[in-house]
Amino acid sequence: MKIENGEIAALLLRVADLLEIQGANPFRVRAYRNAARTVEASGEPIRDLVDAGEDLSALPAIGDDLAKQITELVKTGKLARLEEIERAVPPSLAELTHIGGLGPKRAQRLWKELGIETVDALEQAARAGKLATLEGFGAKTEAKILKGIEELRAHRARTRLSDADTIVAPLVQYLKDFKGVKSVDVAGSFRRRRETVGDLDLLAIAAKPAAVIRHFTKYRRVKDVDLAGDTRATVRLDSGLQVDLRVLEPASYGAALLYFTGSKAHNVKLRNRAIDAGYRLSEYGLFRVKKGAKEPKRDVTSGTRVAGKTEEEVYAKLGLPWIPPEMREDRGEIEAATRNKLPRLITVDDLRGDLQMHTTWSDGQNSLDEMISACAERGYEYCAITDHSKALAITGGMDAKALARQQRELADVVERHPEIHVFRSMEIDILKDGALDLADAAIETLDIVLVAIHSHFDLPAAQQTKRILEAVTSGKVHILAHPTGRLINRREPYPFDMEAVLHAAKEYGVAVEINAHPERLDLDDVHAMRARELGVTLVIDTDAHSTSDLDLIHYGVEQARRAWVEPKDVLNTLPLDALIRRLHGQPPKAPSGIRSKRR
DNA sequence: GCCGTTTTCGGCCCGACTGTTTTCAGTCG
Repeated sequence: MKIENGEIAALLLRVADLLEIQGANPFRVRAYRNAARTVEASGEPIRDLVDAGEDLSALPAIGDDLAKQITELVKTGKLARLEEIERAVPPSLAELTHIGGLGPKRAQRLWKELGIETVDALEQAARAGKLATLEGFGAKTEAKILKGIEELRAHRARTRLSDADTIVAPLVQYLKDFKGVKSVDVAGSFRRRRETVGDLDLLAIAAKPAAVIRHFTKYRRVKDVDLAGDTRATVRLDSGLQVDLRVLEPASYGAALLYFTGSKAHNVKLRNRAIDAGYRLSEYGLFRVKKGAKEPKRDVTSGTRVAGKTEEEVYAKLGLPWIPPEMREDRGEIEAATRNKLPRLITVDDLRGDLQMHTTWSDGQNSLDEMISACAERGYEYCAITDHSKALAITGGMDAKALARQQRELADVVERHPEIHVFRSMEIDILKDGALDLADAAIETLDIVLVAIHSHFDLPAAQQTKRILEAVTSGKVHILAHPTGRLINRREPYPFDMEAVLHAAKEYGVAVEINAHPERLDLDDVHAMRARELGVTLVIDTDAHSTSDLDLIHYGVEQARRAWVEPKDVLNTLPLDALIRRLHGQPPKAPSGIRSKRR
């Protein structure tokens, strides 16, 4: 059984949920959640580490006990600890805590006092008015639980980052237009540029917080107001997206921005660092605390505030350089910052060209001339035209004859565009058996060979891996495009051995794509980070199907930044002549070799 | 259950808001 990191993490989280309902030591519960995070964030399959006999307790948040448990899980597919707990607590109780407003304590009481074990049973009891008979439960709680069940059933997916971008812009403007509002920022996973966001965290500076909160709850797209206090409110928009707003003072704005940007794991580590240095860190600032002073109820701004106006100030007081939001996931960035070894993250300006785009020769909306002009307008030194091959008939994919015709037109078009170098390329399908969907003779007319899978997503993992490796090691290929085939919130990645493919890409000098399209973002941040660790060259491109799609490039760059990618890791940061030399020298193991014919 | 240039034991992040409490627990982020 080949267990994936995601499955291991899910089981650890399940143990945590059930332990919590049992009323276990909260720090023990946290330990399981922390370990789950480590597993989830590992680009390398944990099963490979186990197979290699490596010591898992070397990983952060995993000690001797969890190392043993995870090893057992990988080897046997079973987790004795979980089975033990599931004998004591009905497993279905874990789902109850996923209902908004219902946590482990009350789930336990519902079970023990009313015998409720499932969401269905809970709904029945709530409708029958039985919940309100419980000490501490009232009519409002009952109504809130019913609403929470409804939302759980609606099973709302996380919102794609690009969708969040379009929702955020008018809302931020609405708040900024309100009298007395000095600034509005979006924090949270949105600011960290995660591929999806669960909710939006807005921060504002304003003279009269309560008035801003009221204004916020009256935004035309607000469907429900979950809570609204003097400085904070939570609403749900008609799109289903939850939005939190906090209104703050300038003196604590940086601390709040830091705090609400997260991630939670990054914050916890920073707070511990603050404590070690004799401070208290909260969203109100960094405060010097007197030794031993631990009054039970204190003013949140008591003590001496030593930083808080800006993020830079807070990091500096903690002995750290400012850390870019995309890196704040507790994947070693605080340690790197401590040693002053933060990477110089790639930016959009580092890219000198876009190496995947489509035209009317297959399924693109714009002509060769329009796409090339648009690339030139964006200041690129080069671009590559990568229309589909014939196997993808629905896109009007080209065979060798069509490719030849396209190249004749392209020769004319490039004459008119001396300001940009155009690579002859093609997005060639990897067929079911791993062969490429274009004859070798035609492949040899290409400057860049880009390959991808668009069919037979449901092959067994071993066969899918073999298929991809066949292409990657063929000696004909420069770029492996959207390697997993996933579409965010729509299609899961097809199963295959990513680790094997990345090793092969490294060996054969094949660049692996971070597809910038906000629906793909493929590779994702975790795999891109793994690729970078292995020394695999990445390429960031848009897969544009229209000229306006070229502007989506920043999504790819943002994911790359989350993977700590530097300019040197990316093929299309190379100047034109260096890129051409590189293409000539590649693939290193080419049996017959493909040669770039143009300079 | 993890972790350790003060510790192998004793710590483990901080605050807002709600509901049903007459002083606070539970939940959330």
